[in-house]
Amino acid sequence: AVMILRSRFLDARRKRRNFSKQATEILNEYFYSHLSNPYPSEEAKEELAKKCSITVSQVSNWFGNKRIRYKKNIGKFQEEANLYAAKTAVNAAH
Amino acid sequence: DPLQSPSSNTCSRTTYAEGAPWCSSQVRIRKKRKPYTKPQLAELENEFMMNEFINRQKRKELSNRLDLSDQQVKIWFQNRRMKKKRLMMRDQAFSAY
DNA sequence: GTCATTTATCATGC
DNA sequence: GCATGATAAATGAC
Repeated sequence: AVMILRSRFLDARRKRRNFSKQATEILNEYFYSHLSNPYPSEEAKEELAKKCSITVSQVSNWFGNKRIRYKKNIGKFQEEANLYAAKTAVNAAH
Repeated sequence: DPLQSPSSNTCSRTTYAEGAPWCSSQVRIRKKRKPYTKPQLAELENEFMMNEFINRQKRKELSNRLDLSDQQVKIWFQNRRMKKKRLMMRDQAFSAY
């Protein structure tokens, strides 16, 4: 039983699961509020990982995928960008 | 060598480009990533089992046999060592439970 | 040499 | 059927 869990843990690719809504929210907030330089430091990654309840490797994967997919088709993410830009603006006002 | 340029710089033309300079042209021409075949990987993995660090001699004969460049074999071993480290870290993380 | 990346591809979720 | 997370080639910093 332990070995089965272990093998599933080791082969994360085969058992991919989407992140929680809150986790994606946190990651997107960071991404769009650092759009000029969306490269979180190691410390920032650890903090994001803790907040999102995921590993630092998963944070790195998320930012890697986000950066490439964003720049490949900015238009597709424009609505999302505006959404989080407004959100951070509201947060800053408070 | 068939090279491919990052033709679409959709990024630098948009209004968001100014706020995202990281997005602008990745500069250099990059070789397209081509997955290796199953036999190629089998031999590479087998050699990696023998020794994780390959010398020039074996690297040359391997690259000839597998129809890969010397550099590709070198890079594969580097990436393979990183993969091993990742798996070991993951295994260790699991063992904590 | 390591290692954080970029990019394409893979495997899965829905 | 694409969106998404993880992995496999390839590059570059150091």
